[in-house]
Amino acid sequence: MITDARVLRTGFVPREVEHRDAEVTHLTEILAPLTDGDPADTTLLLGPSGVGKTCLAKYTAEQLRQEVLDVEYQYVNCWQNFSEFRTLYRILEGLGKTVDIHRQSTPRDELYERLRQYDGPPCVVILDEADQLEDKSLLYHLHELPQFSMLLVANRERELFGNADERLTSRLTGCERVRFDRYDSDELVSIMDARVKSGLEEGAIDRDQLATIADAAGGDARVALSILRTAARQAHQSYESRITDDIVAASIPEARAERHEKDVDTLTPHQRTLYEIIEERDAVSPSELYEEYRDRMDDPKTDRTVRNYLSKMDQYDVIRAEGTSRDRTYRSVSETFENVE
DNA sequence: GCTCCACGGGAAGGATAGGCTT
DNA sequence: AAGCCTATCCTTCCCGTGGAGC
Repeated sequence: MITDARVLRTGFVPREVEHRDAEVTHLTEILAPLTDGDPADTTLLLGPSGVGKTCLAKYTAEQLRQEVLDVEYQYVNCWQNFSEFRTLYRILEGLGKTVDIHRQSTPRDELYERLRQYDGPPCVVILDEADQLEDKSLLYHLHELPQFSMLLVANRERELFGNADERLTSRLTGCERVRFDRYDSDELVSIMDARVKSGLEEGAIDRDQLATIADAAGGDARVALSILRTAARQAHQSYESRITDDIVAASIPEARAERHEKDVDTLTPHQRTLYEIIEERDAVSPSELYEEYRDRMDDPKTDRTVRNYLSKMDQYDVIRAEGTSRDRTYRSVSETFENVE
């Protein structure tokens, strides 16, 4: 059934990118100076999730490296490495310069110094989910270093510059931008089809079924591929020789539930208590939530800390925060699952 | 309009952990 | 081996802002 599981996994970069010719060309042109050893401009890759921003950034950087041997690239997901320190650390790690840096007790300035002194081949730094960086001054500092060319991946420019200072904003307003639109259904089908051809047995799934998945994914390739992956695994586990319509239908909510469950698993005990309260009540007002939380915990955190938790959980899509002011309510997302369908 | 609730930025202090010195 | 030092990360406190509801 499954001949190559890798191609269905998230983060897999295919040999050929589909339906993004214009964007590939654009980005390749931007990075072209690197082939002569000159620095390339800092570039923003903007668009909703699952439209191929990350994939294309990696793809283009990889192409470049194959073409010009003397180029490095380093990928950092700022969602997981949201502090300045961690992001810097990851970049250095990729360059193999962290041997004698020990997690604690190495000042941030020292990390910058290492980068400044880096004299290897020019390096493309891909900062994925760059809007998640807590301290945007990192962007400013990296922008100053000619050895490093930054590709900043984010949903919206507004979020990226949200709490950034003037210096950075003015420095980056003039930089290159590559914008991405949602895929339409046909495009998603052919993206999935390419993966199916190299990852599943012949005839494991037909085009109509892929179209069903594409429709459910709402233009998001990541969602589409995760449904496909869930379906393939399901068929594999029940010894089916092909993916049935029933499996496809079941995989659509299943894929979403799986992701949700995974996110819930990462919560700390305090966050989980908050999550449970919200789940039980479907919707709850902030003051009510704080109070209930304090009742349930022996060592409750302050309201301010709880707000930090809640905003994180909202960003992770574990819960949903609605309203900006006195109308704020926290509600469970599992309830909105059904409303969306 | 005015009030009040809630949010979230920022500074300060605490917890934690590893390196360095003695 | 123990104790000091210094870094990050987390939590708390203080407070300005803003919007909904009256």
